[in-house]
Amino acid sequence: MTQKSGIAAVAETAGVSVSTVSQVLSGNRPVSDATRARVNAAIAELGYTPHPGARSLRSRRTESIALLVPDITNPFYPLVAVGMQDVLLPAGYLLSILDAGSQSGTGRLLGHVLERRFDGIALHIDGLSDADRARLADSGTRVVALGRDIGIEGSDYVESDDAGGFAKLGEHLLATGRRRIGFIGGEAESDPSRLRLGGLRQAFAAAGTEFADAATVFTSFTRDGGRDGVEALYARRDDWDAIVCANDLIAIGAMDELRRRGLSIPDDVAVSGYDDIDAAALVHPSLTTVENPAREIGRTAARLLLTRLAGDGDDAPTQHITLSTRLVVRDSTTSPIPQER
Amino acid sequence: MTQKSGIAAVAETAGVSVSTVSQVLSGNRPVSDATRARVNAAIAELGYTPHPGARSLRSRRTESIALLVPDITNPFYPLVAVGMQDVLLPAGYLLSILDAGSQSGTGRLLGHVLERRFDGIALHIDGLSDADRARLADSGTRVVALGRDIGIEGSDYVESDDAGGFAKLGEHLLATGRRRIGFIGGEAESDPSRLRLGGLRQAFAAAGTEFADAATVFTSFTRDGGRDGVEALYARRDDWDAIVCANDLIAIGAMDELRRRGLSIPDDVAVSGYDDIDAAALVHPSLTTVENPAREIGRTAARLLLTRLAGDGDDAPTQHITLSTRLVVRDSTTSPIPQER
DNA sequence: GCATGCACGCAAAACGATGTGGAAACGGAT
DNA sequence: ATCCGTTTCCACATCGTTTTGCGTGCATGC
Repeated sequence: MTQKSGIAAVAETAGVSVSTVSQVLSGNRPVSDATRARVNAAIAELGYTPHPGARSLRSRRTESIALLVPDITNPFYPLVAVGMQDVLLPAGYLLSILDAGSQSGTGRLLGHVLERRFDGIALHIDGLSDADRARLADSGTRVVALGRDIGIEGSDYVESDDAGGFAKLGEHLLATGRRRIGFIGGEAESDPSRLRLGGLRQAFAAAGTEFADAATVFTSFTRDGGRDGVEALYARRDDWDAIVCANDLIAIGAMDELRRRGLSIPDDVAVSGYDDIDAAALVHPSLTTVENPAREIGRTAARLLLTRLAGDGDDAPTQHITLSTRLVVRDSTTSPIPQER
Repeated sequence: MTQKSGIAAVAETAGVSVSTVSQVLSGNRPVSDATRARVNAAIAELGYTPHPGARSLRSRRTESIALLVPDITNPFYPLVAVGMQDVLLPAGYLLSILDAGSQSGTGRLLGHVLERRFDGIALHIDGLSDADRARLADSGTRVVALGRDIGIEGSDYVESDDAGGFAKLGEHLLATGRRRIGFIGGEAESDPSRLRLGGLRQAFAAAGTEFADAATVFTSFTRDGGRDGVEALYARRDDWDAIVCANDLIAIGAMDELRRRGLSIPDDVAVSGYDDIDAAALVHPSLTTVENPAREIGRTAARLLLTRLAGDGDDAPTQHITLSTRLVVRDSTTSPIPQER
C-alpha cells in the first residue's frame, strides 16, 4: 500500500489513469459513461477534493475574486459584497472581502492581494497612488473599479450617477429655500466628493439662483469625519442653512455635532447624506439622502469581471456603466423656510 | 534566451541556484550576506512574486484564513472581521470574509471554502448541520468558533458572556417594574437565543420575583425577524410590558412594528437588544442593549487560530474563552413604572 | 601538512494537478 | 481479411515552489 494521495489515489481505486480522472473532473475530453461512473464512485468513496494550489499552478487560475474596500464597517460595502456574491457564486467563483481599514491602508493590503493571484479584483478605493496603480497594471490581474475610474488600461468601471443625484438634491434644497450651503467631503479632494459637489452646483446654476459659494471641507467618510467637518465649517462662519455631506456616515456624525452645538435640524440647518444606508432612516430626524444602489453596483461589477475573465481578451473596449440614483427626502431637510425670493 | 519564469528566472539573473533563492525567501537556512543581496536585487529587478499555488502545493499552507459569517450586512460581523484582521495581517495572513447570506446558506458556501484549503476557518454560524460538521472535522482545517461551541474535536471557541449580560438586563427590567416579558429569538432555537433568555430568567429567579413566564418566539436575526416576532407575540396576548430581543437588528425591527401598532416605547412597552451596534444609539428612542465586544471577539479568535497554526499540535487542550459584556441602558427601557410591589 | 568541522550552495526529488500526442481497441466498409 | 476512422484511455512533460542530502572551499586544531 503505497498510500498515494490526491488524484493518483482516485485513479488507483477507480482502476484508471491519472489523466482520465482529470478528464472526468474537467470535462475537457469525452470519457465513456462506464469509466466516468467508476471514477465518480472513487471520488465519492475517498472524499477527494482537488488541491487548488496544484490546480492553479497549471491552469493559472484560482477561481476566486477579491473585493477590496476602504472600510468594511461602512454598511454600504457589505451590500456591494452581497451583490457581487449574487453573481459570482453561481458562476463558481469565491468572493473574498478584504478590508483595507482605511483609504490609506490600501497600499499595505494590495501587496497581500496581488501575491494571492486572485483572478479578478474589484476595487472601491478613492485615492490610488501611482505606485499602486502601476503594481496593479503590470500584475496582469483583471480589475474592475467601483465608484470611479481607476485609470488602468482595460479595466472597466461602474459608478452611480452621483452628480445626477446631487442635482436633484440641489433642486430640493433650493425649493425649500436653502442658500448658504456647506459641503463636507470625504478623503482629501477625492473624485466622488467633487462629483457630488458638482451636481449640486449645477442645480443651482440651472435655476439661475444666487448661490453663496459652497464652502467645502474634506475629512473622511466616517462619523468622526462628519463631526470634524462641522467644526471646520463653523470655524469659517456660523450661518449655514444647509450642510450637504458626501455620504451618510458623515451626515450622521455631522448631526451629532450640530446637535451638540444646540442647533436644531432641520429648522436651523438642513442635513443630507448619500448612499441611503439603513441607518439613514433610523436616525432622528430621519436623513434626507440619495440612494446609491449598492447591491446593484456589486452585481454589475461582478458581471463585468466575469465577462472579461471568460472572453480572455483585452479585445473589448473599456466599459463604463453608470447606475441611476434616486433622491430620498426625509425629515432632515424638509420643514422650514418656504419664503424668501 | 530560454525565458524561464518564476524563481528560476530570479536564480538565473542572480547567478545562483533555485534553492538558494528559496532559502533567501523563506529564511529556512542561512545565506551569506553577499548572496542574499544579489538575490534580493534580482527579485526587485524582475518584480518577482512567488506563485502561491506552487508554494502551497509544497508547503501545504496558504497563509490565508477565512471568516464565515451568516450575514455580512449585520454590522456586528464587519467589526469581528476588523478585529481578526488587526491580528492576522501583522502575522502575514490574509483574511477573507465570506458571506453565507443566511444561516441556511452555510452549507452551500462551506464546500467552496473547504476546496480553497484555507489554513484556518473562523465560523460564526449557529445551526451547523451534522453533515457540515463532519465535513469540517475531516477536512483537517483548523477551526475556531465564534459565539458558541461548534462541537468539533480540537477546535477552540470564543464567546461573549451572553447570559451574564442578559442577567444584568433582567435586573434592570425588574428595577423598572417590567413583568410581562416577551422574548424574540433568532433562528430556530439557536443556542445563543437560549443562552440569552436563560440569563434573563436567572435574574428574575434570583430576585424571587414572580415572572409571567416569558413567551418566546424564534424568527431570524434581522429587522424583518423583529417585525415578525412582534406579530407572533401579539397574536398570543397584547399586554406585554417589555420585549427582549436576541440582537439589535431584531429590536429595531420590533420597534418599527410596535410603533406601527400605535404603541409607545418605552411607556407602553420597553424594548432591548443585544450587540450594541452603531444603530442602537441612533434609533429613536435610543436602544437599551448589551454590548457585545465584537472587535475583541475577532482579535481573540484570530489569536487562538494563530496559536494552533504555529504549534502545529493538537496537543493543547481545547480552549474556551468568554469575554465579558456590559449593559448599556438607553431610552427604550427607562422612563416608566417605578411602582408596584 | 593532514584530518576535522563549518558555512554555503547546489542538485534533484517531491507536491498534485492539467493537457497533449499517441497507442490500443473497436467497428464498419471494402 | 484488410484498411481506415473513431472512440477511449494512457504516458509523460510541465507548472513553480520547498526541502532534504550532499558537495565544495576555507579556516581551524594538531
